[in-house]
Amino acid sequence: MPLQIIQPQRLYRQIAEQLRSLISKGEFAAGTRLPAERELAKQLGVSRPSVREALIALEVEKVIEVRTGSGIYVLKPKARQPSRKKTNDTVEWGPLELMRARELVESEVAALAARNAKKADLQLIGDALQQMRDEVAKGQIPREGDEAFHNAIAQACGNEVLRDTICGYWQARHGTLFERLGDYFEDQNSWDSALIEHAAVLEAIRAHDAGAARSAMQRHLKKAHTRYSASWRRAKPS
Amino acid sequence: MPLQIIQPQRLYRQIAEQLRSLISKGEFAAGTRLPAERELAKQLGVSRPSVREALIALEVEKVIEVRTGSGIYVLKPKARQPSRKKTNDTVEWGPLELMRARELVESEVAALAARNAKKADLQLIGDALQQMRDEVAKGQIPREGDEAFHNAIAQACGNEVLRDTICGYWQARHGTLFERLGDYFEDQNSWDSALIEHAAVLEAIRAHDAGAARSAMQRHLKKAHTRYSASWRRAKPS
DNA sequence: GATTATCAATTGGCCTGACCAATTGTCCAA
DNA sequence: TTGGACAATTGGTCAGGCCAATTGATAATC
Repeated sequence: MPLQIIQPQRLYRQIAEQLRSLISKGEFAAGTRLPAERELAKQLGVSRPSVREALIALEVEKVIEVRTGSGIYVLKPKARQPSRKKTNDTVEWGPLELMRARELVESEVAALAARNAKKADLQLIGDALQQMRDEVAKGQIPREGDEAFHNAIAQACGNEVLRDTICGYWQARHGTLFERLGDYFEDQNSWDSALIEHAAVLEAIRAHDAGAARSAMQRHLKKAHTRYSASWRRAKPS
Repeated sequence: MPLQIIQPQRLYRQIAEQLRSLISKGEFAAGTRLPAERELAKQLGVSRPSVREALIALEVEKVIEVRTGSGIYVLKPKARQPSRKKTNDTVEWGPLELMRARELVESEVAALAARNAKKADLQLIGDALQQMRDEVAKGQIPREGDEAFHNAIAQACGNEVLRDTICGYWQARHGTLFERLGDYFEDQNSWDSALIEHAAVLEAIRAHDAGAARSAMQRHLKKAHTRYSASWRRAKPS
């Protein structure tokens, strides 16, 4: 039984996560100024160096900009590489709609993966699951592990078209609509459940049981949809 | 005269840049340990907090990994994106692979359409089918009618993400690989069969019978796959 | 009155020094 | 050989301080 390695969450990451959440939630709009470092330190109950470290992390990720002597400013999320064409795939998909689509596509892909997965594929899926476990254990939001898991399954299905389709879905998650209402509102319990659901999917694929893999993935995404829409309502009580 | 905007390089950026350079230059190989923070501070002639800020910047960029009580380790540069193209419509998909993907996705979409189709949607699907009939009757290859039919169903399913996905699949058919080996090899009999299969799909959707719609679409695409691969072999007897 | 110079408060940039906690290697005892 | 205690090393965090850049208000000047 693979025990979860418990790792202390470093302070600057907690601070950065909280600030990022506040920004994405609209508490601090783009262009506005955040409280001063000293003020943040006081309000968060930490020292100024820790706040600075968090700010540097966010600065590297191009979430904020620090101007000497002036203050800390929220950047517009368009700092991404604007490489998309103006074809119809540039439209912004709604998060819940995307979840529904994934429910349909990815469950079938999981079934296909159960039939076609090679040993190396299983290894990759397992690695991704472990990475996600680690991230959750560290108290982080398992962004990378989650994406890696689903991508690994898409890879395992052996069909490049489907793989690209799912890759495109994940890429959409990095778009602006998700900037504010992304996974940030999922709490620890949600991720624990997601881990269990993921494990079930992996087991089914490992057993080459296509039907089980399909229903496991379907169940996972259905629940994820529920969790997601709950957090959506929580964040947008309008 | 546009003078060079001199912006004071913040210390942590200079340090990070220097370290990154040393790493990429092979001075510190992947997996090895960097000097301790205090040591780096002494050698660089800066304070430890500044070194820490630089390390956090590199950590966010996944260049290094900091392990409490142990040290600072150089990460393998595999953290980069797995060489995905951003615009998914630039990727060339194989025709047969695309058919398989459509089989999976479109059958589910048809089922969804059966549940959600409005009167207007049914009208559009019917129109597309009629257009295809006309084209076949004229001895043409029913390119437009065929595409319109599938797009109309995708539209009827009510999910924009799925609609765009299928749209993207059809767009791929206009790529170079399909120019020479496209539907051109399908003969008259094939199109007659396709018409019948299409009609079955429409009937199922009209009856709001999701299961029937799914299997009808699946049957259609499976047969299309067969016809397609047959013509492929005929065209490419290598 | 409009413009310009000045100044002080605010804010980030950086440093010193310190203490705590996790890790890791060492050495001794069973 | 094995197991554990111990100490050195290393990162994690904090407190407080000084300097430099920014900024807005005030005062001086035209």
